[in-house]
Amino acid sequence: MLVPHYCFSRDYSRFESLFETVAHRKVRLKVGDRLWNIGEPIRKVYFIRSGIVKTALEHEDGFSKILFYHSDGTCFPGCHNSYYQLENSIVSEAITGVDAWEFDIEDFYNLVMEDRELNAQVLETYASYINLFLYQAAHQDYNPALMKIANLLYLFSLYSPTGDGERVNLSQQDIADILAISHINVAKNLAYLRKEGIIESHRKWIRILDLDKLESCCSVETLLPDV
Amino acid sequence: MLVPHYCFSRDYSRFESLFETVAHRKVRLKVGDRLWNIGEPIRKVYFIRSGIVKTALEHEDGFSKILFYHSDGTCFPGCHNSYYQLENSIVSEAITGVDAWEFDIEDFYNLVMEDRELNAQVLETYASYINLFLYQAAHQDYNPALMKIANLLYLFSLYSPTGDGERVNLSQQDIADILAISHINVAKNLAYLRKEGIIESHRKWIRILDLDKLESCCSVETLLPDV
DNA sequence: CGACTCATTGACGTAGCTCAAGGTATGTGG
DNA sequence: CCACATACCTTGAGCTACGTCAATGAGTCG
Repeated sequence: MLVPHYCFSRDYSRFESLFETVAHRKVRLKVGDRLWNIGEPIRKVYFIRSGIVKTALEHEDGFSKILFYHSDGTCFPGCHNSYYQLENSIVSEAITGVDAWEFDIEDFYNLVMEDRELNAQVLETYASYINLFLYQAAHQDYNPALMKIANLLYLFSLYSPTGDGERVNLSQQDIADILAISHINVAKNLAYLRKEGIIESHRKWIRILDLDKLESCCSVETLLPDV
Repeated sequence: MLVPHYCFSRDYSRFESLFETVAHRKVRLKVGDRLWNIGEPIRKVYFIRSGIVKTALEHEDGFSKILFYHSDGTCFPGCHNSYYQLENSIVSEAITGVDAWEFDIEDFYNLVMEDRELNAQVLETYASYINLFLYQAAHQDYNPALMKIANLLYLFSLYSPTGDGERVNLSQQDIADILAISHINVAKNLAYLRKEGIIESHRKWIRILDLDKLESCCSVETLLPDV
């Protein structure tokens, strides 16, 4: 049973030797580098070997909505053929140093069509994106800000890119940009969670002190069922 | 260039003869029948031959968020293997009489893995779901209710299941359930659009009188670019 | 050490919520 | 075919969560 995750990693690791057999360019990104420029069609696929990439949708009037994070062992962005208007607003940038292999989308697409296991993985990954966005559009939307934040912290603590579930490496602005709420609203709700002894807030990261109490602020659809 | 669509149809029509070669059960649904019962795992895939199915996510406390509509020539719900918590809350029901072919998910999955063109179509359809939910989670979220409604009417008029772009067959409660806003808020904004001469509102449907003026209420990410 | 960026807190306005009451199509049974 | 019930739609009143604006504090970096 799976819950939504914002951070993708290692779902393509087992294809590394397969990817090696295909034409690619080894790329090295510095913090702040983008995978492509805004407005230009997306013609490449990346297999991330190390580092973290943040992907966001930039709104016409300055808003930025963070969509997800990709780190080692995953592929991004995908390999369908349709061209969606919305893709023009999507921005992916390295938030750490990143090592990746860059494929032409056609080459990657051909590989997917030839390798059944890779093909199945692409479907699973797409399903995972669908689940995440569905969660946000259909569920998270109804919740008050405090619950949204608790849900987010809980999910990040489950699927942490660093592996340390207690430590959530997000700034308050990041949280605001993921949840599409104001950073002031984030600060005020974090103040409440702090007062309750559930978290400790720091510059650019948050420590979860009491996961049980945090869970009690979450919605049931977010929590993993007890086993 | 594609914009989001809420209504899916005919994207699998060309596979009809292929589907005929695979074991399936012909099913006939009456208005209100559900494709599966809530809470039970989804083990079937449907190829809809006629009629319309509405799919919604039922919220724990009585809310219902309409996700999309599927009509003739499309397949639903899909064929990945992961099992997501959220799937338990998804409900699909016939809103007209429906004729469909029902496949076991394993049979359908095998077919997808064997037929490259079908496989590619599944990817495209998944991409389309991603685009729709992305649109809602990342873009529509930021807009005021009037703009959300205008966007929705515009998109429904572009991709109408009936083919008549002027007539949008949605009740005000449907609109509320798609946009996750209250039906009262819908009524008030429709009153404004009515006053401006942009629409006529009826019981369970809306006529678009002035598409140009409607477009001026939409967000640029929603509109198809001029050609 | 100064110049950032990030975090905290208060004051205040407003979009959209709920509650409530009434109006108008549609369907059903006597 | 009319009476009645049942949606669906409309409009108003009042509340509140969350947004913006503003000012200050607290880490971090060149």
